[in-house]
Amino acid sequence: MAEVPTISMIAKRLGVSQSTVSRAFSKPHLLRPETVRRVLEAAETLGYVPNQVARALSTGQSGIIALIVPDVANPFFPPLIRAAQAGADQQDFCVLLGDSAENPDQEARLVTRFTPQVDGFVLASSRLADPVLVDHAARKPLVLINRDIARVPRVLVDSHTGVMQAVAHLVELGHEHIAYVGGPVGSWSDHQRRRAIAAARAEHRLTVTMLSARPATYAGGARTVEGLVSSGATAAIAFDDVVAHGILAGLAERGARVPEDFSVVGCDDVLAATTYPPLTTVSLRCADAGDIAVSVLLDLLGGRKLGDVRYSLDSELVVRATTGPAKRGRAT
Amino acid sequence: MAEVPTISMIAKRLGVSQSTVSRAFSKPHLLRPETVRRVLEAAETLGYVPNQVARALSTGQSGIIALIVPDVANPFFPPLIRAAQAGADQQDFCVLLGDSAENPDQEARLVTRFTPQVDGFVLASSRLADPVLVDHAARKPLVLINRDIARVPRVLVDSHTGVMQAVAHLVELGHEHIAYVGGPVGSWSDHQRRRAIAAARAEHRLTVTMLSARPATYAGGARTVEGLVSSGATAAIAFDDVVAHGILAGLAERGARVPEDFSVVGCDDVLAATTYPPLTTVSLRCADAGDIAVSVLLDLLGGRKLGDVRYSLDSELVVRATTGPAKRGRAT
DNA sequence: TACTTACATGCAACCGCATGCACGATCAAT
DNA sequence: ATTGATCGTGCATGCGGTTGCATGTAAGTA
Repeated sequence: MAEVPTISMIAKRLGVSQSTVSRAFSKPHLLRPETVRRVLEAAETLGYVPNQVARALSTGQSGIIALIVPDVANPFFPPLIRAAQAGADQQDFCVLLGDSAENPDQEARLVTRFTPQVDGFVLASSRLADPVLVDHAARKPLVLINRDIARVPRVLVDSHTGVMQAVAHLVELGHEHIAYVGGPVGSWSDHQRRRAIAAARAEHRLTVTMLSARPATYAGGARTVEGLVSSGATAAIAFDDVVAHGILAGLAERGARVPEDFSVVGCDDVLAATTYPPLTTVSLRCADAGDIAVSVLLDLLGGRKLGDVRYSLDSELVVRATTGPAKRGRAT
Repeated sequence: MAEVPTISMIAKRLGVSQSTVSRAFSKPHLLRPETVRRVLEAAETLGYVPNQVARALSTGQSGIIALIVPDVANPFFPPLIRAAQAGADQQDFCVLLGDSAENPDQEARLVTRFTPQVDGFVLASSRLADPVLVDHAARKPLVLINRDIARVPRVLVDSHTGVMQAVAHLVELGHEHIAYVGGPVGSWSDHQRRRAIAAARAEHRLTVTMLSARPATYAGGARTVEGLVSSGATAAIAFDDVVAHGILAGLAERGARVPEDFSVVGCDDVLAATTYPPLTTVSLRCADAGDIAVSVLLDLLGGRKLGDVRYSLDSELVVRATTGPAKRGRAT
């Protein structure tokens, strides 16, 4: 493998100093256009490309941002990741991806390990404690997704509106007893959805049963069905689409038809958009969250002072085929 | 923002030289265990982490590998990405993620941009031309996933066995005319599945209709249903689970029941594992592919000479609920 | 005891680029 | 013509580690 050309090789070849070559790339306006041209030309013929690593060491800017998520394979994140990467790429930044496996210690490890080599962080659904996050935000630009901490820039994928709409939709269909099948403990999203359910209950005349899928997966969702049915509810709003599908499976196993006997509403709308049966679900702007988080982070890196940043991305119910009129009497 | 601790701060604090601190991390066997302990302890309390960028500059090794996929949000990739990241992390490598948006030019751009700052590449389902890949492989360690190019290290997620099993399964159920609903043109996976179908046809007495979902998505899958049904086939094997779900949707729209009227087999088993109805599908080892690709790459970086590396990960059919006995006469 | 030997540590020179400062040249204004 | 700006470029230093070599020290040998 041939020698990689460096700045000094070009400098020598042209009889100028290294600084001149360097400036030709980073601050061309300081040089005579003619000089810039000569340098670039020489660089071209030698196949020179500025070494990002060296540049990073001397400027302290790596051009890399870190994105840490609890689980890459959770359907909520891929669109977010993709959008984040695209947004970063557009401004010539690269994305270092970390998967914390839902584990705070692992997440802390990743943050520590990434810190010296990235310009900033996007932490999605962080499992870290508030003070820890505040602390990190103090030493390195940091944007949170789905964590609401004052004075730390954050983007919230707000399911409130959508969940309220879901409840209203079910009430309209005649449901008088619904259940919420929650997700991971300590999850900001779950907490938020519970509050939305509570708010909705106050507005309508209905009974609400609060349950939890443990774990918040397909299998966990299926397992809640027993409690779901025995509670007397005729409809369920699930923490996310995966849990909703689990509920669908559990229901089918008991011979209950959807939506004739029981209605199911999901949350996320990423799985729901590409699976059959078409799931009625709360559509979340998860891709937008990634995009916005990155753009806020890059603004921060650009030195813009932004005050207390708090984006809240609204949601909406998408009615498809898993909700229908309440059945008289109990399901099953 | 607090000062980030450097090697020299620890050195001063302990009254040792920078070299000693450096070696405590990179070559601890050269130091007295007691010294190593002291250094690590001091590092711990100061929160020191070796700066990878500086290390990269002097060693020429960044500790970063690039992983480029055509579409992060395609269900096939997230498990692969997660496994790759975990594998890299385990050996203290970070993963720079790129999404090429199925676009060869974009992929080429990413490769160029990443090249100076990564130690090697994993390219999953690359859309680049063979010679281009061979070329890149010559200048930087590179492992391919789902591209079979001689002398370039590669990991193939082999659906052959699983597809053969799927056909056999359908034949056993009495199907005499099946269809394959293919995916993206130029896709190695699609090509491979077509060959498996052809091979299977030779072994059984059956009619096969070859179709394509354009694009290879949920909607594209749904659109193929018309051709599917009019072809006279009673079962379909889809390029992937997403297309399979699309077919499910298209079938339902025409009032065809699954599996009573029509059988559907997917491919991937990532979506299928978390959705209802339980899809009969060819289970692929996509996570293993990520894991293995990274470990091969790291072996390469470790200087091991491996010869012509070609991993082929076998697949198997997982029978669930979308396949059943052939219906006499035509569907619908 | 003197001398080798192996081991533990320090010194200093990089790695490739960025950048503050100094310097000479050019040019306008007085 | 002299002076003060302005502009283009070079010099030298530093970013935070790594590493070959030198040095010092303790253990081993005769």
